[in-house]
Amino acid sequence: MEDMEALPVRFPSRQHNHSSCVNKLLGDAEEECRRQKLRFTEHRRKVLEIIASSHKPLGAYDILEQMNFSGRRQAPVVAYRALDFLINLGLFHRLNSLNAFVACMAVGEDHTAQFLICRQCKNVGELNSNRVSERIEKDAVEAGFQVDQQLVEIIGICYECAESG
Amino acid sequence: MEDMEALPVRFPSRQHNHSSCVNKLLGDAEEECRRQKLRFTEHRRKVLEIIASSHKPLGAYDILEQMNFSGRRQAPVVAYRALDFLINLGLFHRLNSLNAFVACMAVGEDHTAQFLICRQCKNVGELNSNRVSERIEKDAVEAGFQVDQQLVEIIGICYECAESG
DNA sequence: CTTTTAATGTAATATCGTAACAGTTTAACT
DNA sequence: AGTTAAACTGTTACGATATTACATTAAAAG
Repeated sequence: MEDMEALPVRFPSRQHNHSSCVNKLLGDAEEECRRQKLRFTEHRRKVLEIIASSHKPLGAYDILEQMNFSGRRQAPVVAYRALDFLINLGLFHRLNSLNAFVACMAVGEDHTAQFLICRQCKNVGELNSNRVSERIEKDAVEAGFQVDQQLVEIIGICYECAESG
Repeated sequence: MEDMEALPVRFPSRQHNHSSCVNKLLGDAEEECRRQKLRFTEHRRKVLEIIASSHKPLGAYDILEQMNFSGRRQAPVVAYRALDFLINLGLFHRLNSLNAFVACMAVGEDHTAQFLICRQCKNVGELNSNRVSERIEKDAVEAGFQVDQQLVEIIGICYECAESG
């Protein structure tokens, strides 16, 4: 008998309102920083706003371009530092197949991130199926391998792109 | 009831003899090139030998360094061209999380490559579990996503490293 | 109010990967 | 064989991604 729990489907729809994502993430970031006594600085807030305003993955240099507060161009390391920080906080993910970053859609929900990358609209969702991560864990253990981290990126076509041809 | 088929465990052991890997891959390459009327040139043979002599992933520039036949340093594009060719032939894989390349351990066996990356000895094996790929496929479809390609990289500790502490 | 830790500014450089284009080799076809 | 088309190579230049190092400043902890 198969496990029938519902999957937490997370793919951004077209009429999706980004500002609520931004606000949610900002709240989570502030709370988490308070809890861990870390500083939620200007750069970090800015990077968070930039990423959370899009469900398309952004490269570090794309982000950098949008960080010109004062007309002044920042050094790459500025973006990378903020990104590292936010990834460690569990607010962002890095997509290895794209060298790019997206906001987490399931902050706080302890999950193995499994990404759904639409190669048409470029949006990225999260599958986050426990069945998948457990299957990987079991089969790896059976093969004598002790798993620390799973990186799963699934490339294809999202339902909206499939419908609209 | 669960699917009980045995997994094809593929992780290189320490007393593993690389020369048989090289020979097997060379044979596969030559056969496949004959079949597809492609040319198995000097560069391609050399890159294949370099990669197949190690189960540790190598970066394109590592490979390049070992390509100095004539003392002459090759341009990066030379390595990338040969790598692309061999990947298209199904003889190599690219590991996104490492920007590196490994020889395929299951040439011709139509599989979704799932990599086991030991973060201690740096060797890379392949899990290639149909149960995993089917689980991913099913759950993605259930989430309304049409899968074209799966990228699965599993990071942890291999059995030999676990045993030897 | 001083000590320590965290974060920033800045420059330089390392690493990874591709574009463009001219020239050469090989295979296929009269 | 001679011609043509396709695949492959050589070479230069460049683009894209990411890190190191070190001096300075800001904030928190004692």
